[in-house]
Amino acid sequence: MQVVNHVRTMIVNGTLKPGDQIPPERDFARQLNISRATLRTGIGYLAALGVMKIKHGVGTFVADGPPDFGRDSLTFIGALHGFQSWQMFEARILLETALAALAAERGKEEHHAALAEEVAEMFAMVDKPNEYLVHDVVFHRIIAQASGNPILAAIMETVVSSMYDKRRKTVEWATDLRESAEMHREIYRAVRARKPQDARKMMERHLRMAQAAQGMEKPAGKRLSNAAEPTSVAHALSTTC
Amino acid sequence: MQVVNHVRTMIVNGTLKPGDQIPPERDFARQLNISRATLRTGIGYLAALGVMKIKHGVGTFVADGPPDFGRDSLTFIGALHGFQSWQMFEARILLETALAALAAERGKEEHHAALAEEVAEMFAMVDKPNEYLVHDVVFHRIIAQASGNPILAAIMETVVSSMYDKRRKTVEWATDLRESAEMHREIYRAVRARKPQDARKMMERHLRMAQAAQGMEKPAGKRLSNAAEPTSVAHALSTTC
DNA sequence: AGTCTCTAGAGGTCAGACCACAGTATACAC
DNA sequence: GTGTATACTGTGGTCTGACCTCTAGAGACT
Repeated sequence: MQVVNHVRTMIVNGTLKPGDQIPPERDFARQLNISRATLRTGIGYLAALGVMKIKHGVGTFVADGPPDFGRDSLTFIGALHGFQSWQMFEARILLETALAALAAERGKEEHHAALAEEVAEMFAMVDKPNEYLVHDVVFHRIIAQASGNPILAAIMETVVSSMYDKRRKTVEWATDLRESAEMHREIYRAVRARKPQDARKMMERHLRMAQAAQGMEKPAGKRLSNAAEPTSVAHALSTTC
Repeated sequence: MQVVNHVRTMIVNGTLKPGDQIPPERDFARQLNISRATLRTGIGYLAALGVMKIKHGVGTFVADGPPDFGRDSLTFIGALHGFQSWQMFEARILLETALAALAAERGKEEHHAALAEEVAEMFAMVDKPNEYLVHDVVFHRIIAQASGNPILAAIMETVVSSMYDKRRKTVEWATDLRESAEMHREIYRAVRARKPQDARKMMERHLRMAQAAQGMEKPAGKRLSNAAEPTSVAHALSTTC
């Protein structure tokens, strides 16, 4: 479509930067000599990709903040292809352990400071699960930034965000947020000490524990014993993400 | 939106499976009691996510084939955030080495057979660069399938597909497709022998060589010496993907 | 000073018409 | 009978212009 190419050009030119607002639909459509309906199709496409954020009654903006592949994309193709929870964790562990190792190699002082800040906040929020989770997410996001590879960071963002809803419920049950905070602290120390292998190992331990915690949240009796054989897409979905 | 939720439900129910055709826009809109324009917005959203494929004059279908995150998504957010070529390769190497190791652990006979087939084809096409590339891509796709983790496979598919255009040009210059074929053969043998560490190493060697080949495609003099300091988004784009 | 209401401007939806493309059926010429 | 040209059918693509809903700020009121 004409719209996406035009926007792509504006982005490459630097005419459009993250956070910028694009002209109102009516004006923009007139500029491009297309109808508003067509413009909206293109904008919708870009919004789906996560390139633009639409706010009803306010305007349309170029996405800022940590890049990702769109909030819904993984959820949807996961439903379509029957992605399983353990596969999700396998992917996350692979990505985040690599990210932690890279962060230990390449992280700068600003990242170290930000990580320390978040660890402190986590210890402070040890009995407020929901607020704890926020800092947990930010911690991992800073690690991703410190890795110096925004592509891997974007992929991680996508994977993690699709697990967020489930985590928000799980974290209520979690009893040992203190232990979780301790592990984050150890990851931080390994990154600060520039010990990639330690950072990788700590991150892996942390995530495997998180995985175990998540697996327990439902009563054991509810789970089918023959889970290896997905009887239907519906069942696959219930154990997805 | 109402549309995406309805389609999600149909996918979960099994009413819609990969490859299926959805009703014509006019009928579908009437079924959902919404206007055609609104329906199209939702369909466009799903198409952007890679969940549906629209064919003008033919119909709209649920995506089949190897899952990915949409053809344009990585390209776009790459342009927006100035992703660099070496970051692309770093991500690819991380993903594909892990995939190769997993394939060596979990691959089944059917995968081994398919890999052998592709290796044979590659040796046969050693002086037809474009056809060689096709089998190259398929080989890596089979490795991804054999890994048993469709999520990682989908991520790899997205990353690799965004590099495809550049590779098609690069492969013309490549003189040693025979060497490339040899490396694929060694990867195959490691996978078949169930030696994850060997598979990982072979894959890494292969990709680093590919990276080196791609880096040489442009005359050396053209490159700015001060590339570490991205002067503009436009410049960043020129070295992207 | 604080609260409330109104309003301008943004995106969201609608209806119905017409355009463009792909595949198939049909008619025609050879 | 075969092959080509043509018309038709059904699909997605675009247009117009009207109306609805939401958000945030300006202004009036208390």
